[in-house]
Amino acid sequence: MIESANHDNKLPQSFYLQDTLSVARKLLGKTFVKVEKDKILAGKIVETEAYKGNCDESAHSYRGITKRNEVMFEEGGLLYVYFTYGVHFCANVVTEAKGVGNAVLLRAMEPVEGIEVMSLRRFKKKVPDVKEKRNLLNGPGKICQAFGLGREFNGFDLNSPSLFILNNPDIPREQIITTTRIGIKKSIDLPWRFYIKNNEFISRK
DNA sequence: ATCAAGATTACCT
DNA sequence: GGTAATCTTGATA
Repeated sequence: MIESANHDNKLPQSFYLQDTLSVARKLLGKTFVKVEKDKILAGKIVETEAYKGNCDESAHSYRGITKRNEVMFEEGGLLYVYFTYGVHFCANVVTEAKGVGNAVLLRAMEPVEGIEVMSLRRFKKKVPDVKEKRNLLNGPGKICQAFGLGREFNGFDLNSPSLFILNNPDIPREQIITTTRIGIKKSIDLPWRFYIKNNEFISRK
């Protein structure tokens, strides 16, 4: 199934140029893939959050372009990776046109492939038990640790041989839960968090 | 130059 | 439910 990825299954750059809230919803159910030396890592995206620079005080881009957030202002289709709390990285998909400053945070995934590698990075063991498997990718910092996404992936093109997202069918609207976002102190009422209903790999209810 | 806050997580009671 | 870990950034002087 991932093998078919290398054909024509990747999301094209035009996907990321759409409205940010649409991208956040449509990313649900898609498969995020990173190809390393001899290993393929993959996860199904089950939870996202939208951040918009022009009207969202919690977006890094709200106060304009800086060295840290400059990738957010590039044309959609890049990865925006930032370091936070002195400990963790978080990965976003940059959306819309150059200069806009919007992105979608990848908050949780369901492990699909490369579980041994991801489990080694997360838990220092090859085979996770059931509880650990649920805990593998259910948070933005956990995703970056498991996939090995650090500073060097800030600005990375999501339409490259080693990093891309597969174009699976959209999740039907009635299976998408919309809520307010997690872990922010400003613009807390915006309903810009999306996740797949009844999915056990969500970061939290 | 200084400093508070941060799109989090793991581990504690 | 509480909080330590750990460091970079952006705001203010």
